[in-house]
Amino acid sequence: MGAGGFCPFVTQSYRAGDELYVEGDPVHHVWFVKQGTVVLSRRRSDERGDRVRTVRFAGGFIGIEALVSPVYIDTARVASGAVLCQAPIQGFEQWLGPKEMPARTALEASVQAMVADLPPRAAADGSAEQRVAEWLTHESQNTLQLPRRVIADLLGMRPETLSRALASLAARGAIAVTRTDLRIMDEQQLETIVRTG
Amino acid sequence: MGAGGFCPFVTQSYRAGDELYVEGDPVHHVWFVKQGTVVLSRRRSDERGDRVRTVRFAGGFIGIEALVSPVYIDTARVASGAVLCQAPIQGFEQWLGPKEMPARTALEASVQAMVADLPPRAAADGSAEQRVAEWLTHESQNTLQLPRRVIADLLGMRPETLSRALASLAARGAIAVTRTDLRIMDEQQLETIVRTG
DNA sequence: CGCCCTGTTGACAAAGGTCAACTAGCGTGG
DNA sequence: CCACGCTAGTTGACCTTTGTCAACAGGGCG
Repeated sequence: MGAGGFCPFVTQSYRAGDELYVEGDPVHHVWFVKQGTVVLSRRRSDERGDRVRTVRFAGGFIGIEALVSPVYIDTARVASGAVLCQAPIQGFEQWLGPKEMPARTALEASVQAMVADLPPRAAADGSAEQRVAEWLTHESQNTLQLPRRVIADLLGMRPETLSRALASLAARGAIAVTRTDLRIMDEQQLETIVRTG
Repeated sequence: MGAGGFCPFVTQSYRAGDELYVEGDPVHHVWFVKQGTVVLSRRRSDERGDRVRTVRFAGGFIGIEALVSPVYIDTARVASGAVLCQAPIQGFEQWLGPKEMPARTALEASVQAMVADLPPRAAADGSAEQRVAEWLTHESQNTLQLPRRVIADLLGMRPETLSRALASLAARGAIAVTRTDLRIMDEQQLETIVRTG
């Protein structure tokens, strides 16, 4: 029961394979898992089908990225028979209570962090060069000034491999690197490299 | 300001390299980042130093796993000069408001999911066999019945590689596998394999 | 000015991905 | 109820990628 004792959730049964939403869809609902398992997967950078990212069990929320993102960040599929409670975003937000409430602030920060952590970091997907290109296009702004050794960790590779990948991207003219500087020269080409290698 | 208008946070400046807490420490405080960057890292399974997992910027919370875990799940270090607000757990919980509040429920579920998602999945760390061993010891209970292809995704490897890793673990007597069944025979040995390969 | 640390480059080894062939369950339809 | 065919999983051979180890170079700081 939320503020004012109203509950926006509707309980419903699902069958294995049912798709709640697809990555990139505009957000519309949030679910709570009462029973069963829901599998969350994300597209591979090179469009060779999905890759399961994680699994949610009873007690978990699905699609909670709706709080901070205009679109869903994964595709959600019911793994086996499941019982879920569904609420439209607006009802969900109302249920949560006022935006200024501390718990809600913390929730949004936490979800924001979850969303931000995902994209390229999640796990090895694509070659080192592709991962570096993705990082450069999508989230290098904040992390560009961090030591290379740290960047390498974030991207799940060795410093040597990062160094080689950067050198290769530089050779292709997509970026300009020195050991103290890193500038993007051709965003377009980086995008291409992310997709095709 | 939390319930009753009280604020448990104390603002403080930190210098690059300052350590807020170490992975495994009993939780004691939660921080909010006002300015600067904090780096979160986790031990490698084979104890060869840390690996940076993610980075938090202004607006993020640090150590929020305190809500659902008795110990910190990473080591937090200030990357460059930073201004943080620190609150003891108890004050933080009080600030959040009553446990039954929807926003708080959602927050805890979200943090719980964050914590659960991390351990072995985070990124390639250790050999395929080590990652499988870790998965078997720490979180196979819930996911054991999922298709192998999904498990492979979660562990960041190909189904073929998972199959080989399982075969190898079976050859060493740590588990028993058929294509429909999977049982742990020697938990002890699995733990050893996680650490030493 | 020199030392130290971080990052770069090269040569090599090994882990895992890829492709292909094969097998065991399982469901479906005759 | 059995046989067939489909799919998930396994195994083998090969090859690419990345990790490893070592040597080296550039920058920053004392």
